[in-house]
Amino acid sequence: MNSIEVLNSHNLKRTSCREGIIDVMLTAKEALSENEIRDKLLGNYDRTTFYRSFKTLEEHHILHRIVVDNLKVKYAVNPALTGAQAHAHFYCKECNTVLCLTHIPIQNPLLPQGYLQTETELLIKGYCSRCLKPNPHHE
Amino acid sequence: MNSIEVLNSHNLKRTSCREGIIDVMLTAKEALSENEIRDKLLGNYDRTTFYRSFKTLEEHHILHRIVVDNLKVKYAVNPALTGAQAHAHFYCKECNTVLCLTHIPIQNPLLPQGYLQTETELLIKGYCSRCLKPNPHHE
DNA sequence: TTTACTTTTGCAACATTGTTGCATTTGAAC
DNA sequence: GTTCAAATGCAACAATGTTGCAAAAGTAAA
Repeated sequence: MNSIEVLNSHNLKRTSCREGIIDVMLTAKEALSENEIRDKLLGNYDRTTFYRSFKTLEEHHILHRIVVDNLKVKYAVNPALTGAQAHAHFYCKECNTVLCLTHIPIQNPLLPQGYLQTETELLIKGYCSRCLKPNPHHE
Repeated sequence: MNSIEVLNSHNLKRTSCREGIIDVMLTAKEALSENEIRDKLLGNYDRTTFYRSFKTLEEHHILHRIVVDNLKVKYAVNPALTGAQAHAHFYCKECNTVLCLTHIPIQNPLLPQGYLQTETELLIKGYCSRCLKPNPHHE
């Protein structure tokens, strides 16, 4: 799957910004922030364009947004895009990386009567194995 | 339990800002944002003072912070203050209220080897019963 | 290929929350 | 009351979110 297929299948115009973001995200091994994505892109785009691109890609369920903390936002490819399940995320407070914990699925919560669930976020915070090692490689 | 007891038991100076925040939070039925707390306070405090008060109260595990979305932060009394367990939160996207779901405890996650968990957040988003009713009272 | 129209982009401006430095004020211990 | 550490208010700035509008780009049709 490539960015052209993704955009076409969602009836979205193929712009270099959108293609670049999707290409980066499809090969990313972890969730990336706006700036991390910008650094991996060839073109130079205005922040507003980025913002609107993310918004569009989110609305079409291509990317999903993980709010690690206030003012710390990461993006990842929506698991639904590849048929995967919603899952928990791990945030390392030392190296600021976000890992998808695909082995921890998100269960349907038992809500009070009359309540409707639309999304659930399960965020586990702590320190990853690399940062806990004697000689950690902090980024 | 009142604000004076809370501050004394944590060896914190009794300032009117801290007392006011704690008094508001002890009687709050739901998690409140910075502005919602400010509106319920008598005194007038600088944003920085608020920020530092919340930080101090969080560090002493008196309050805890619920990040609903980027730029949407709510505070609630730490369940540990009354011996309660960590629990999930429900966020209504219509009326912006955050409800503590004390009946949904947060379980210990099974992390990859070498990972250390320090906090876990389980946030369920959707619409509350009031907003789903035929004549909802939106705030 | 050129034209025409819709959508996207870049720029400017501003909102919210977080954060620090520093001088002044306040709390509380004596 | 005096004294000193801690908290406050103010100013300034950072990151992310958001909108309006004119210019540019994508796409479909002629």
